Amino acid sequence: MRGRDVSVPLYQAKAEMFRTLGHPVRIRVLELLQGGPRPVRDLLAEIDVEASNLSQQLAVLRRAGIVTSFRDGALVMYALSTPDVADLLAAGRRILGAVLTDRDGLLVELRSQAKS
Amino acid sequence: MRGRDVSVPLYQAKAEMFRTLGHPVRIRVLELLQGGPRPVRDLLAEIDVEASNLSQQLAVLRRAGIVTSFRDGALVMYALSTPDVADLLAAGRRILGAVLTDRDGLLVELRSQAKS
DNA sequence: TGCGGAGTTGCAGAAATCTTCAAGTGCCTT
DNA sequence: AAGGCACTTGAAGATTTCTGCAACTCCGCA
Repeated sequence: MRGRDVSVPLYQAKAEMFRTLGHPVRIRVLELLQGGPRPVRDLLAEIDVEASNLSQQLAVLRRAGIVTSFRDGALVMYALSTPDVADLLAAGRRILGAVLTDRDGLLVELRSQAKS
Repeated sequence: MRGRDVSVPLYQAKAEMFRTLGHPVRIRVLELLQGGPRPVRDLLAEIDVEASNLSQQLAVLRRAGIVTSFRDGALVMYALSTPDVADLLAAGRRILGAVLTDRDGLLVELRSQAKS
């Protein structure tokens, strides 16, 4: 009775959550932010994508409430809005491992970097 | 050197994984399958979607390697390919909780069903 | 005040997803 | 072998998401 659209079913909200993570650039951003807040310019330096594109992807994450941003002088900083995100990425990694087992070279890469 | 396309970066595989979960019907299927293997007809009875549409979504999950299927007489059964999927859904639930806090009624619904 | 660096926003064309319809396969029952 | 239930597949139009360009805002500095 309080918020916006009470009729949005829970499973749809969940789907939107996952869909938000379903983009390479957005995944990379989240992985980088796991190490703490970072300015856009840093992300830009590591991700190889156009500035406007990165901004669009950051906006998607912001709208979903997964990251927050604030200005620090001339720079704009981004940070995870909750550390729980790390769990999600970790769980994703585990499934990927299970699924890719003996199904091409990614597995090797996966094992060799407990991070990323 | 073995599998299909070694050049597919890991973070892209991750993004695809999450994107696969980014659909309401697919989320529901996975939630239902957490209780064990089920025939399509059961899923169909609980999900309110056309048979052909459900089939398409099941195919997406199958291609991603998240579920497996096998025939049992006249029925086709589906099952999670790995129990790790439950962790992923649980992690998603946690983030949703964190993100939605004091941001509309879904929170209430979320708390009241540790399942789903 | 005028510049340049740092990001964001609006858009439009391109690409990927969804949804549904029609047709097809498999298996069981009679 | 005929019929019917249980699903899957193929295709096409509708919708959503991506990407890159151009224009714009905000801040710090000369």
